[in-house]
Amino acid sequence: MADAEGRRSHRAGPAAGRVKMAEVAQAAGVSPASVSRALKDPESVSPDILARVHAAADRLGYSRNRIASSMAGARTPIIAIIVPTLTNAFFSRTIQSISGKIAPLGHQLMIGVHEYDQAQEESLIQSFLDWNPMALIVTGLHHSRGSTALLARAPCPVIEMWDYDKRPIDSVIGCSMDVAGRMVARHLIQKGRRNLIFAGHMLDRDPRAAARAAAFLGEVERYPEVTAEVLSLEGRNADAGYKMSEVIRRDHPDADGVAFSGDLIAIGALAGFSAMGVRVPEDIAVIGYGDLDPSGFSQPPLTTLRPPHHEMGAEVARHLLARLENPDHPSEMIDLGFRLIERATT
Amino acid sequence: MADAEGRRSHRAGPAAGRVKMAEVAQAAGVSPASVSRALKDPESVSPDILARVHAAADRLGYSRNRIASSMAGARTPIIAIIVPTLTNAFFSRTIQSISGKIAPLGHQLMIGVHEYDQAQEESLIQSFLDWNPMALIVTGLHHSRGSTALLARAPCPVIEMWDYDKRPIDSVIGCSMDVAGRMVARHLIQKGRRNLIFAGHMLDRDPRAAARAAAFLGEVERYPEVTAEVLSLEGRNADAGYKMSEVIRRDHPDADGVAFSGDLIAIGALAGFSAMGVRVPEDIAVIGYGDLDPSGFSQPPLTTLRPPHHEMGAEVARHLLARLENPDHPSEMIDLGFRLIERATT
DNA sequence: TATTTTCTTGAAAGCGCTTTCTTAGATTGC
DNA sequence: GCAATCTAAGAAAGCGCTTTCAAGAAAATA
Repeated sequence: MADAEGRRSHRAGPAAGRVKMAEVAQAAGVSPASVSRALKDPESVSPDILARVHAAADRLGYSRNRIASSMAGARTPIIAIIVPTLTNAFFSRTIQSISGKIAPLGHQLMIGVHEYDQAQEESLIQSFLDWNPMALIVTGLHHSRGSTALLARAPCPVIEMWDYDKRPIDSVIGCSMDVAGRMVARHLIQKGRRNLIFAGHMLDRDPRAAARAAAFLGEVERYPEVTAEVLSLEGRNADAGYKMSEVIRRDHPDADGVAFSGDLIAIGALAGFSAMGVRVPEDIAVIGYGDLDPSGFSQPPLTTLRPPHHEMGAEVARHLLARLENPDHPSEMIDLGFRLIERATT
Repeated sequence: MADAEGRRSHRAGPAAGRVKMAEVAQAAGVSPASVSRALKDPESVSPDILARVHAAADRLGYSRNRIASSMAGARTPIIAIIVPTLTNAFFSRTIQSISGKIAPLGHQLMIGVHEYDQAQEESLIQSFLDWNPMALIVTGLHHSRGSTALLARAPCPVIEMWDYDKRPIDSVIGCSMDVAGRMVARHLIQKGRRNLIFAGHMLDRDPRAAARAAAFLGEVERYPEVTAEVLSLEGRNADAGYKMSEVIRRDHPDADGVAFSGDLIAIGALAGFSAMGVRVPEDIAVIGYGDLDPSGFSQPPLTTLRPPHHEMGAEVARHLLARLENPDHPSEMIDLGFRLIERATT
């Protein structure tokens, strides 16, 4: 019999060989319960035990198995966050800022990327929920029916970020795509432009960009003398913007103002216009969206709408922490607004 | 007695109220063991049971508690990844690419950001290990002593990425910083430049940038007629680059070639030179590092060294999957190399 | 000194699954 | 037709912690 010859490992997993709490308890001459208490709530234990436990734990190189800990306790210190992409500085910056705030508190960030695919988003939500996270952060207010249902009955706070217009499931922290689209249109119109274009990428998949385009059109309708059209292109980087400028030049030669759905495209387009000898802003005004790092250093420097980059992460983290600390903390709806950064392209 | 009046919840956690496997088993009229088998290894049960279990699970809206599952089984389907920042497109792109490959297999990505702080990196490694991840991916080959020790005895594959020179702890997939620094120096020298500058940011904290700077200097030493100096500045975006150009102009008026440690700084500097009337590349040649999205669209388009952006994520994911599938899969050392993208600034 | 109250500590019962181990039933061989 | 072999399903033992509960010791009150 295997048992007769001592301990027999049930099976060998990654945890095999790790020091466990019982060993620390034995080494310290106390019960496992005391080790648990000493490690998690030092106040609740006598100084003598505290010292012995720490000594033993240090000597043995013990560190708590989070899985077991989550299993036994009711809470899993995981914050799940779902974004469309990490390629966009908006989201990666937000995540970084959240991460910086919660890591010191012992929470872990679990990240999911759905690449603007609603079905993928839904399956991410599902699998994240299976981890019993302490909170779930998703991007935007538009989700599939399934996702919405899942989020609605999630047993933890749900924060929707980077949007504002629709009613949230729980909390929403972001900025209004409708306002964004209108601000951009109004700016171009104020600059005297009359033949406008909204040039976006993947408007069929990115609901927030689509909402901005719709609002852009909606705003223009209030000015009978102004026309506007929405163009959508493939890809979503500076290359695509370059090509876009050629399309605009060719198919819309009388356009005198373009709003791009992102700064990177705008920067590519600026290079394209320059190569074709189209003068910006004399011949055509250009406005972007995002105010990315390089946007102020394009030639000419790009006018753009700056979403609340920094506030976003900070506010989400703040709200998150408040709700984790106090389960009765109410949901919130926070509109962080925009700032129009006027530089040389309009 | 509470027990007398039926089930009593030990305590109410986030999992409270969730359907559990036992309920599915009861609804399907089978044992919990069969439910577990039906869900995880459909082949191992009869079609009849399989069908009943699935029907019951669907009806009850059951989904497996991953924490409990990880606790009971030996494996936790978590891939932990630690990067210095998410703000840098290198890392966020790599993460996105890994995420895309592993999510369909049911693994979760846990992300940690240490912001170029070794102590923080160490504590991230420690806490990630506490989750029993299936693999740990870290950035670079330079870690604190503590981190190195932790990684060396990690019970899972450890992949170091985005570097190559030093000996890895386990596997390394990346590109050589030494090669990068030398390629950049050589390019400038080949273009006839003799008074070189390596302008970096946070060289004291970013060991990879520091390694490139050192290699740059090392290469220059082989050319007696060439001089070189390393400058380090605060911040790390286009703004800083703009200011840097002024510093270079003022303190090193005879410099005729600059290598920036990142494209964003280079782009800022390009704007700065242009504003000061310094002609690029006539008066001074500029080369960047990174080949970011906007780099090809600066004015003039930036010459830069392109690290293996895309291959990096793909290779890490491939290697990861191979090792997860087959625990005996050997460690690998993969050097992905660079490509010099010559555009107009040199 | 006797009695109540407070504080520490240990024993033990799970948390919700997975995985042996075991047994009952179906299949096959001689 | 009965023993030997195989298969499918259930029983039960944990995985490593946390937390309740109970008991004993110490402190406070009478």
